[in-house]
Amino acid sequence: MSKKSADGGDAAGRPTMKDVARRAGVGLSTVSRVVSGKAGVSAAKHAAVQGAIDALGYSRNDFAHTLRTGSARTIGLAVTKISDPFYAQLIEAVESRAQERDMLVLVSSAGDDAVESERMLRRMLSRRLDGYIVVAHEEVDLAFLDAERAAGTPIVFVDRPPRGLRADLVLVDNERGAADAVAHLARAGHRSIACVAHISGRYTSERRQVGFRRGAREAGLADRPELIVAVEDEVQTCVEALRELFALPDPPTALFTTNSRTTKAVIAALRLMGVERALVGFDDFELAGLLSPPVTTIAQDPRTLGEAAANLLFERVAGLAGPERHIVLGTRLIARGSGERAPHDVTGL
Amino acid sequence: MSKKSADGGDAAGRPTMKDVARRAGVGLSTVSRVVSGKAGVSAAKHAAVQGAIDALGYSRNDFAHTLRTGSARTIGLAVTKISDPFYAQLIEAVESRAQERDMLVLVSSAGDDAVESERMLRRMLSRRLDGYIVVAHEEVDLAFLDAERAAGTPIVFVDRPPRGLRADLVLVDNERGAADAVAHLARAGHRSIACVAHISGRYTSERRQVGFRRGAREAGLADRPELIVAVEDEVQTCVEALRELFALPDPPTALFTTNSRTTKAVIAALRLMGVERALVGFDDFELAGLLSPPVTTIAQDPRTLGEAAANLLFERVAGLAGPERHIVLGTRLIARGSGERAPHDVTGL
DNA sequence: TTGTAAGCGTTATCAT
DNA sequence: ATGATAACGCTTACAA
Repeated sequence: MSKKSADGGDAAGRPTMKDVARRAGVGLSTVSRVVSGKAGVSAAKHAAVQGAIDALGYSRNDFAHTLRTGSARTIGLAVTKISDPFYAQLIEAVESRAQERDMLVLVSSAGDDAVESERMLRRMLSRRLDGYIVVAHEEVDLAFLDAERAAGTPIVFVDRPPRGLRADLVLVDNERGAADAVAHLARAGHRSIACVAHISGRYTSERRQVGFRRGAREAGLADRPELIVAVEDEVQTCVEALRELFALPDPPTALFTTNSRTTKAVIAALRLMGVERALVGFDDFELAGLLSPPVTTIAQDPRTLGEAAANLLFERVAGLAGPERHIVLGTRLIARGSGERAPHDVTGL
Repeated sequence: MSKKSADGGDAAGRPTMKDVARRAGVGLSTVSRVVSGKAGVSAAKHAAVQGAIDALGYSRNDFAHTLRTGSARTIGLAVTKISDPFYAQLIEAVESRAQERDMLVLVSSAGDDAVESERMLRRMLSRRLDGYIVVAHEEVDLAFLDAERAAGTPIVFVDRPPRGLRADLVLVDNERGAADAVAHLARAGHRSIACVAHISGRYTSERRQVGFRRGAREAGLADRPELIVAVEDEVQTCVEALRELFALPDPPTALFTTNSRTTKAVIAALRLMGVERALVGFDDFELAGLLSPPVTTIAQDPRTLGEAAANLLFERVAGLAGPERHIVLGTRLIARGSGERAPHDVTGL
């Protein structure tokens, strides 16, 4: 009951190695050896220790263990928004890889605020985990991470390159994916294609816009900057943006959206306007195939992304040296009909 | 460079409090006081210490801190499937609440396997975190958690009651929600309503089936057990189940599904069969309003659930004693048209 | 106000 | 093979 009674235990009353040792009638180091699964313990003592452990319900204090050994058996994972299905899947993939190695994952949502995002990262870093996977906020100068990396902690960035830092990075070929989308639409006969670009996450948005223009060029379409509009992934903004696009001379018969949040917002906007248009969206999403018309997407698999990042991180944790690696994964076009719809099929407006 | 050089630092070369103390020309405890923001340090020494901290890039070793103080400033969160949008939102809510308290969250996916699930939990427990929020696998006897609770660690269960344990619990009124769904359909004139129940997560499925029957009774409908079928949330199984339902004498003109995964699978199945039916699904989901017809749902807000659980947990962490609490949250029917569709409107088949 | 010293529960070193 | 004993980096009496 009291804080320091003869029956041992830590502050919360949990048994410690000392208690186990006393009960088993052995020395502290023998218990440590058994608990850590090290060799060099006689069968008899081993049994005695194991018996005491079971009887006492002992389990090792991981903090003391970590303090001593330096390995937390934990990695940190920072994303911008946990509930975004894309990141949720990425998290799941990383967590599953970590589990295989008997490690745990500390996740955190950095959110949209740059200042908050930096505070988050610093908070995670002070935990001295074995490594970090981070989807960084683009406005935060991450140079402060260099101290951590200098201490030997590996950090792998995902989805976009870190600002102010050269580091391991895993992302998809945004340009190629976007160009593929345009090619798909052009193949269906579209000659006037608009790009509705998300405003958050500048890097991916810009890469995909570049890809969009490259795709247009490759398809022999005129370069028409007025066909590229930026929106917040919010329905009303999209309605306005679309109205302007449709009011253009030679208005777009097809749309390319640069991420799934925007794709969904654009679909909602089109519904609201009572319009139907051919549409290809970057990022696949659940139910894309159940909408009418089903939505063609450029899929980048968040699981694959997460696995690649985790694999690289664990290699680094295991001691892999060498220069930073940039892993670029391909995208996959999932044709579902919304893009094949020929220009003259288009109804409405 | 070497492991134990005169310039100090820990094994990884990071400066420790000792280094800061030496550089600032003060004692160890003064540094500790400054770092912990404690009062009783002269302005001069405070400045000296702060200067040394900045110069050295010192940050506190949280493991040592935790070992000493006993508080990890971290909670554990175990769910069955991180990528399920429902849990993803719950996680986000919990993480956000934790952030407010300067705490971090260790998440883990227990998965569908009972054995793996128990191992997961034990692994988290060995971390001695400040508290845990868990969506428990129903087949795991959680009596082993009692030792942890005896040590004073609060555990709050979410979504379903733990097996073999009396504990804090946060969930929704599953019965009432399901009954509401039936009432809504009955109000639209449906007299033959089927319940497509998910097979995973027995507890919620059963409560919602009970609610379904209660709703039918309250609406003055006959109790027809053959109208309740259990499915895996997989399209083909749903197709078969639906075929059987529709082959019944007096076949259902409306469907109630017991969770979102099942709702989606049933929608896909209906599409595949070229059939349309009035439908109300338990659990709201993204794009429910953009499907045709839009899907009416019984929404249980995962964020609210997560917040309630987090609030309760943090109260416990702060020392709240007293008997276990059961918090039951209400559900909300979101009418989107799919339920109002009158029986005679039904097309197809 | 400040510093010294004794732990926190482990693991690692070194005798035995 | 085994057991003292000294760290690990920090907090906290207790002295000064």
